[in-house]
Amino acid sequence: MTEDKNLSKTYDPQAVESRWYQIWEENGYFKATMDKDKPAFSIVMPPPNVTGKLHMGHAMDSTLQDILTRYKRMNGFNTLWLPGTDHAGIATQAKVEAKLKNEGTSREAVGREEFLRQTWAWKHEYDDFIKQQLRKLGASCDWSRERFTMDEGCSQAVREAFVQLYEKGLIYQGDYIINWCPHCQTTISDIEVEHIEQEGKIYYLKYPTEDGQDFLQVATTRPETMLGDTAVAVHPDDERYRHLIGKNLRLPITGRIVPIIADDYVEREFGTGAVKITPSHDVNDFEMGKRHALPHVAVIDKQGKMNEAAGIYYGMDRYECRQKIVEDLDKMGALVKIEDHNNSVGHCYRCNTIIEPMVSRQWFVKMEPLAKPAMEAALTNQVRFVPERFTKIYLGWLENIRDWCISRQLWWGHRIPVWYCQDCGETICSKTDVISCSKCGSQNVEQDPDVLDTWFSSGLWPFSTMGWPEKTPELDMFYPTSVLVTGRDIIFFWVARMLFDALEFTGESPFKDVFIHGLVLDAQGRKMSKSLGNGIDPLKVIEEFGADTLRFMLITGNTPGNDLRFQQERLEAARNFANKIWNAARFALMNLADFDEQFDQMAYTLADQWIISRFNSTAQEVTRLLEKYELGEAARLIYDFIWNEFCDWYVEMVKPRLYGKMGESSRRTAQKVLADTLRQTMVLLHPFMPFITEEIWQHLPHQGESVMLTAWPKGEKTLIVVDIEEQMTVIMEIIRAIRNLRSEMNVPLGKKAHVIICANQPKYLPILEKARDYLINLATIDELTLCETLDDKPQQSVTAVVSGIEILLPLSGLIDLDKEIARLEKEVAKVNGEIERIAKKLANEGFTAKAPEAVVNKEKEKLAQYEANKTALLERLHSFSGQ
RNA sequence: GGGCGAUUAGCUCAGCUGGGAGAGCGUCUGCCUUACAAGCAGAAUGUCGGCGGUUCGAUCCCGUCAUCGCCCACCA
Repeated sequence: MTEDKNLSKTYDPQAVESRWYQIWEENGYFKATMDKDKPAFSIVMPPPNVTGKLHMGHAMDSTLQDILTRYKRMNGFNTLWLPGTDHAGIATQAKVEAKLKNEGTSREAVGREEFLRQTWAWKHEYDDFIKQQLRKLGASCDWSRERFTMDEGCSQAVREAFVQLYEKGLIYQGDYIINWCPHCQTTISDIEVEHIEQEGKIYYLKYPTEDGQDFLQVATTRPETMLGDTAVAVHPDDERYRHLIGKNLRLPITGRIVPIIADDYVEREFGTGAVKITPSHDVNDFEMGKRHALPHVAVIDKQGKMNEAAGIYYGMDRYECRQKIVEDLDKMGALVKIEDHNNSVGHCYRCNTIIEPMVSRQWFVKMEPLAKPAMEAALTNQVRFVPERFTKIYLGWLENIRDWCISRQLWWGHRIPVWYCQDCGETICSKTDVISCSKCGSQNVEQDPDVLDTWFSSGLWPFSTMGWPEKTPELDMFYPTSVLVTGRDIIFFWVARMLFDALEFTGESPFKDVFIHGLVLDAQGRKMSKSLGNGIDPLKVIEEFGADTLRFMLITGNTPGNDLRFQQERLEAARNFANKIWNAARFALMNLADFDEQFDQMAYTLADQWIISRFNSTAQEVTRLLEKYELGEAARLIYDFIWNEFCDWYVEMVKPRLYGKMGESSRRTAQKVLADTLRQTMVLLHPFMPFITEEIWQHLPHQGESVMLTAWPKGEKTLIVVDIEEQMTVIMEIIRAIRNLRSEMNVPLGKKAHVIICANQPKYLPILEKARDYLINLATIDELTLCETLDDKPQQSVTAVVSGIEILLPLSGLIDLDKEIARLEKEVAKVNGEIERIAKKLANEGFTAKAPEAVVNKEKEKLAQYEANKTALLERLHSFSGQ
């Protein structure tokens, strides 16, 4: 922007945004310092996955963090917003594998080393992309401290954490039932399994007793697993089957003999009350197998195909096998019936493949000892969720948590720091690479081929990024962090894990507050997803509308923790707001060409005092809301202030003075208040819309280098003048009433208007005198008569009453008296209704006795006001009928 | 089977610790008024999901039901 009068009428974000970001970054404004004199404020960015570009959810998440960071920075904090990215094991590996497949090769073909090389290349590419996106958005993070979950320091932290847990016995290896994804070819943890309700079938099968004399019916949704059955369970108290407990059954097809066991777990009412038990392919059956020491027969392999133990079904896909086996059972008379049955089936959250539970040797984290302190931290307010309801969700999860399977059969990730001696069989867990066996000294040692669950490293993020396990100045200064800002969808995946890890390794909660936000939905209220193709690219929006607009849209009109619909109309509304600000600034600059910084002969007017007071009230309120994480409300208040108070009223009221119609000192004062208020408003708005505010601030008279380094206006109490705000409210109401009358009577602005205002209450007359010019200009009045009373009011006029003040708009020859009388009568009826309501309330002794005095007084004032309005209206009516 | 959220103007949503409800978009009327037509001025529109309860007073607190959405859960 320049003082060029020909500058664009509409705001063009492209012209300013990239320039300012570069200046901020180059000047090091985002950088945290080691300045101990300032209080510290820190946020670690939830690291986006290096799988691809940022989506709208990231844009929202980053915007919220940026607002908080900028706000705190302006409040004199030494702020650190630490950025970084996550290696995202399964997801990234899948991307690179897909790329290899495209190139006609595979990870197995290229080998582990080459695969990792290519994955690092992929990482660098997307990492850069993500960083560019964040810059476009205006994120004021400290790039000099950027981290990656697999960089050297973070990797060292992972090893340290693993070894510590291992040595405490909190990490163990064992054969347990795990969730296997046949597509991703790896285990996944319990929370990575998505249970989806499906329409399916339940099959009733007949298992004969060993002696062939009797039989038992079982009900199952997975008949193919009968090949791996090692028992059938019934409830111990079930009369129907009591005589069979302890006897054996002969499985159809395989003919294997399995026992009938009794277990409380069985629901008598469900199915037939008899459950086939497949410890190798069902979580519950696995548990039951443990209780009854049942043998395991695995029949499905890692590809999701039937294995050799499945006999004639060997090599068939598990679902193909299901069809075939049902046919075969039917043929031999073992199939009783098939019913429709809905049940929820576990799917891989990454690739949506149906999970195959299977028994496998894996690494686990023992959760109970870790979960307890994590729950305690929330219960004792060491960590606080905003909104609070998420505390319960968090606690509920930890309460029922099971041990965490952390080994993944992937290549991309932190390799498990465990080596096996090929000679003596020793298992060696170490922070550093092992080259020889600690027991037998053999150099024939091999590292565990698996990598860790991505979330294992994410859990360390708040402190691994600050140099843990070393005792660094960063940890000292910025840890624990001030607040974590993240989506409600990763409370379990990430927030909970950071908490229990931090408590275990650093002894304290990693953040004081957890500010949870919702998801960004599409215009129809659906989750944005790749499969639906309804995602919207933040970069495209920024290109079209600008980052400020996107940011504003993402944080207004919604409430912490709730989802937000992404709508074009709301985007346009935000853009219009940016444009409004732009034009207000244009107006100001057009009138500040000869601005005199030194001028001090202030001649403040009612309007000046009013806008200063309103600015301070707004700033105070905005500050209060930001402290409570009510960012949307805060932004709305600024919006209202700028549009409805500053632009619609103050700018209009100040125009004649700026044009020099009221004398030089009035003009100079107007310039000063206009410039100050607008500049201060830019400061207040800056955390929300950093670019446009910087651009305008720089062009206004200012001191300092950048708006982002300017002290936050908390809203000085001394400058809030309640009386002035009330006085102006009356003036504004009068102006509205006159505009209303003109509009109703079809008196266009071009037409001359004479207005008579009778302030029956003497206290108003001086105020009206002070506001004379505003009335004339804003209500477009040619001749204004101000009086206390008037003896001969012109008959030919229309009337409005505001705060007991009578407003007459004489329109000789244009008034239909009957119509006017009807209109006034309607007004009286309305006022009467109000009077009646309030009078009734005040007559209620319960109300006057129990309600707070202030509330009662307010009602009394309201009543008096309405009474005054009524009196004026009636008087006016009488003057007509008296004719 | 539990838990959470939502239900407010035609649409999308605000409404802070209870004192007769607001915004944006849309609609209607009049304006290209020298910052802005992405604008200005004016207007209309709501039994605040239903039913009970607490209270002087309930959109707000409690109970209950209904509809929608989300999360969690080992009924084969």
